[in-house]
Amino acid sequence: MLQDYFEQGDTTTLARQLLGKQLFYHSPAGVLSGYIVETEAYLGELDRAAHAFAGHRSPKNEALYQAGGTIYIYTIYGQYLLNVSTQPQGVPQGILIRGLQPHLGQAIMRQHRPHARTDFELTNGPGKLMAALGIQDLSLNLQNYTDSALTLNLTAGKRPLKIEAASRIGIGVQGKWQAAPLRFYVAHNPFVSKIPKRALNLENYGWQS
DNA sequence: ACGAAGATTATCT
DNA sequence: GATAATCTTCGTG
Repeated sequence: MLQDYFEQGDTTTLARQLLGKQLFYHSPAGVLSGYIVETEAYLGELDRAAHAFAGHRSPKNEALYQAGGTIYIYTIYGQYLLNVSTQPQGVPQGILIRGLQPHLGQAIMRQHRPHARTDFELTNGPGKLMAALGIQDLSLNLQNYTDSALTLNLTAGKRPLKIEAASRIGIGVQGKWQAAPLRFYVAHNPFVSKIPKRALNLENYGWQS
């Protein structure tokens, strides 16, 4: 069961395991899907960079406090960002999904992001992938990945040849929580945000065959 | 009604 | 790498 999956492991391990898993969105325009290629773990009350740091709780981050597998969507600078709540109800940890390799419905994603210069730029960032999916409101927030129009397939997907760990992006803190290697991505995959061009592998995109 | 916050993006150098 | 533009949500009055 999906809830158990997100409540049993530690959040850092779950963030790594999410790489290669398939995300589906049953959108009004048709089924859209992609493989997760980049994630970040946020470790709750102790994590200075987390929305739930020091137990901060409000309607905005309520989803983090709910059961594992709850959808957490919030906005920043007008962008919508997608997360999975981890750990049982009351433990406010989660995983941000930062990069997606399109699988089904790429043409529709292109319609949602007509100005993307390349197909890689359709979904190589947390705000970009939500725009590509066409999710531009909070109606899925606090729902879960089992019942709603957004689902995760945890039993199929691709296997990364190599997983890179790095510090998280865009967090406004200094010190150990800034430096902590809690960002994970599929090495050499072109849908990872801010990856150098020279690091790309356009033959296999970083997946096992 | 207003203001602040903010896990970004696009577009430069 | 730096910078400006960005806009929704929520807390306060």
